[in-house]
Amino acid sequence: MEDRKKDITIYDIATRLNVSASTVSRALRDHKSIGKKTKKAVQELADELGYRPNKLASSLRTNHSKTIGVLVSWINRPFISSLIAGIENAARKKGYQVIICQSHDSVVLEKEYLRALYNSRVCALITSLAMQTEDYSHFDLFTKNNIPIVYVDRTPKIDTVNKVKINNYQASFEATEHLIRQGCTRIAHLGGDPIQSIYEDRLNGYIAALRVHHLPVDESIIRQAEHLSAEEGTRLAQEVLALSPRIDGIVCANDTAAVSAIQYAESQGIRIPEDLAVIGFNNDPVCEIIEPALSSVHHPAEQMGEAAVSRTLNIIEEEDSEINAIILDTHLIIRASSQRLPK
Amino acid sequence: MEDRKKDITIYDIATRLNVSASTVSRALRDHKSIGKKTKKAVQELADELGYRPNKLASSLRTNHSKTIGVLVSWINRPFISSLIAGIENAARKKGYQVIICQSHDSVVLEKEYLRALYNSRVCALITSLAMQTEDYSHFDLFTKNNIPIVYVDRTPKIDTVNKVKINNYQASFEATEHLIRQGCTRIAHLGGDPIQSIYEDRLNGYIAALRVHHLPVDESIIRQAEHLSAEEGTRLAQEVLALSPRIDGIVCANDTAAVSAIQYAESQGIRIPEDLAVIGFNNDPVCEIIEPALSSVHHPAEQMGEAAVSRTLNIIEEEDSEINAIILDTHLIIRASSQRLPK
DNA sequence: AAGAAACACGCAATCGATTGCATTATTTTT
DNA sequence: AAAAATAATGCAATCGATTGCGTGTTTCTT
Repeated sequence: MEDRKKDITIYDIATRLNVSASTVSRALRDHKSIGKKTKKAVQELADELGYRPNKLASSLRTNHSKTIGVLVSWINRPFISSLIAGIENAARKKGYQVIICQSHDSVVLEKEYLRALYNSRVCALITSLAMQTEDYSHFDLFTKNNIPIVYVDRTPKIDTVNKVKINNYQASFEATEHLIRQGCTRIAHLGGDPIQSIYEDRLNGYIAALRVHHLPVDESIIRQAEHLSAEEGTRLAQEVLALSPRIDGIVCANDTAAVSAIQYAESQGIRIPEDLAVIGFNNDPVCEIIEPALSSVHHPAEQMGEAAVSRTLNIIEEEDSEINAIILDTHLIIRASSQRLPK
Repeated sequence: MEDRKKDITIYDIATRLNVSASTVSRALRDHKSIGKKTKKAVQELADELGYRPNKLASSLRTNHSKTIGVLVSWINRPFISSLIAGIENAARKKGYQVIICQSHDSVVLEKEYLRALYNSRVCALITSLAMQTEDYSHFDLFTKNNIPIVYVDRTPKIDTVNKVKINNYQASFEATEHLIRQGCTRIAHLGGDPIQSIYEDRLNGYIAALRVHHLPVDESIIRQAEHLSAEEGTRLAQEVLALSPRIDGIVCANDTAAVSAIQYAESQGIRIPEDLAVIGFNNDPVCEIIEPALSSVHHPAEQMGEAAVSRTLNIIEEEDSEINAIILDTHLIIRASSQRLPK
C-alpha cells in the first residue's frame, strides 16, 4: 500500500470525459448552463474516482474560506466549552468549519492569535474578550479589512460592534434581589474585573438592587477576582467572611468561585443557606452536585454560540452590515443554597 | 472607511522593491540564498505594508495545510474539553491550527465529518471514537491517502494504528482492588459499551481484580450504559442497588455516572462510603465538589492531547512511520467516597 | 589575473478550482 | 427556411505563494 496516490482533480475527470475543466467545475456545482447528460456523467465519474474538491484551491480563487475563527479564553471551562459546542454545531450545519484559539486570558496571546486567525483567512471571527482587554484596537486588523467580528459574552464596552450577550445587569439585579427577599441584609459581591463590561454590569446590578431595597453599599464586601478561579473564590470568601458585621449572603459572578466560597464557609462551620445564602452565575452542571445545590443564573451557552453563528453568517452571506446587539434571556435557578424561606 | 483594501501580496512588495516575487518569497522565509540587504528591505517593507502571507495559496502550492483535524464525541465534557485544550495548545505552539468536529457519539456523523475534514485537507487527524464505532473502515479514507491518524483515549481494538491511551485495564484493576482492600466484597461495575476497548479493558480489569481476590463475579451487578450520562448513572445505580444481597461498592467507568450513583444512593439513605464505597474514572473537577468527595482514576487529559500532537507532528514532519501506542500514566486519587478504613 | 567557487537573484511553471467572455450547437420564432 | 434566441461548452486568465533550474555577479584561490 505504498503507492502515494495523487488526488483526483477536475482535470482528471475532464480528460476522461473529453470535456474541459470548466465544464467539470460547473457540473459539480450544478451550474445551470451545463447539460443534463454531461452533468450526470461528471458527477458519476467523480464519485467513482473518489474525487474530493480541493478546498484550498477553491478558497484561494474565490477568496472565501468558509471558516470561522473562534478566540476564547479557555476551552476547558464548562461555560466556554458549551459555547463552542454551540458554535461548532451551528457552523457545520451551514457548511462552515471552525478554527479555535485560546487566549488563556492574556492580552498578548489574544493579539498573537488574532493575527494567526487573520493569516488563516478566516471569513469571520467570533470572540469573547480576555479578562484584561480594555483596548480593542488590535481587533482593527479585522474590521479594517472588512472581516466581520461578533463578540460573545465578554463584549467590548462600545456600541459600534456586533455582540451576543445577556443582560448581566438585570440578571445580577435579580440574583441580588432574590437574596434580599430571602432575608439577607448584608450581601457580599465576588466579581470579576470591571474592566469587562459583563463584570461591571453584574456589579452595578448588584448595587442597584441594594439601593432599591435601601440596603447600604459597603465597598469592603465588594471584591474582585482576577480569574474567578476556585482558589480565588476560597480566598475572597475567607476575606469577606472575616469582616464584621457578618455577611449573610454572597452574590458571585461565576459558579466556580461560588462553589469554593460555599466549601470554605462550610469548613468554618457556617451553615448554607441559614447563615449564608449564596448564588452563583452560569448554572454550570456543578450547581446540582454541590451540597447544598447552588442557586445560579442560567446562562444559555450553547444557544449563545448558535446565535453568534447565525448573526455571523447573516453578515457574511446576506451582507447585513447593520451593527446590532443580541440579548439572550437568562433566568434565576433557585436551589437550596439560597432558599431560606419556605417556597 | 469604505475602501475595500486589497491585500498586499508578495508581488506588491516585489514591484516596489524592484525585485522578483521569488526573491520576496525567499526573503520572507529567510532563505539562505537571499542577500542580507535585500532580505532586510523586504522584511521591513512587508511589515510596513501590513503584508500577511496567504496561507491558502501557500498550502495549495506546498500541499501542506498545517492543520490538524480533531474529531471527538462532545466538546463540552470535562475530559474532552481538556483533551482539546491540550491539543490546541501543543498544535499552535508548533504553528499548526486545529479544526474541530463533534461526532455526538454517532457513527453516521463520525463518517460525515471525517469526510468533511478530509476535504478540508487536514494534514493529520486526531480522534477519539464514537461510542458505537466498531468497524473502522471509514478511516481508510485517511490511511489510504497517507494522511496520518492518531487515535486518543477511545482507540480501535487493533494494533496497526497509532494511539495515545492509558492502561485502562490496570487502572480499573487498581480501582477495584482499592475497594476490595477497603473491605468491599460485593462490588458492582457501571461501565460503557465494551465495543470500545477502553470500556472492555476497564471491565476486564475489574473482573481480574475480583478474581485475584477470590471474589465472585456476578453478571447481575455488571451493567453497561449507552453514554455514561448522569441519567444513566442514576438508573443503573437504582437497578444494582435494588438487588440483594446488597452491593457495598461501585466501580464506575466515568465520574458523571459515579456522581449520579452517589446522589441516588444518598437519596435512599445509603451512607457513602460506610454502606457503599464508590470510585469513578477521569478525575473530573466535580470529584472534589461532591460530598463525599469522589475517589477517581486520574486521567491526564491535557497531557494526552499534547502527546497526541507530538506524535502526530513526528509522523508528519519526521516521517517516522513506525506505528506505535503511547501509554500514559494514571493513578488513583483516593477521596472520601471510598475511604472506609483509617489511612 | 584567470579560473573556480560561492552568492544573489530571476524566470516560468505549478498547485486546483473558478469565471468572464467567446464560440459552437441546438431549438424556437416568424 | 432564415433569423433569432437559447443552450452547452471551451479558452485562458486568475487567485498568491513556491521552487527547480539557469544566469549574472562577486569573492576566493593559487
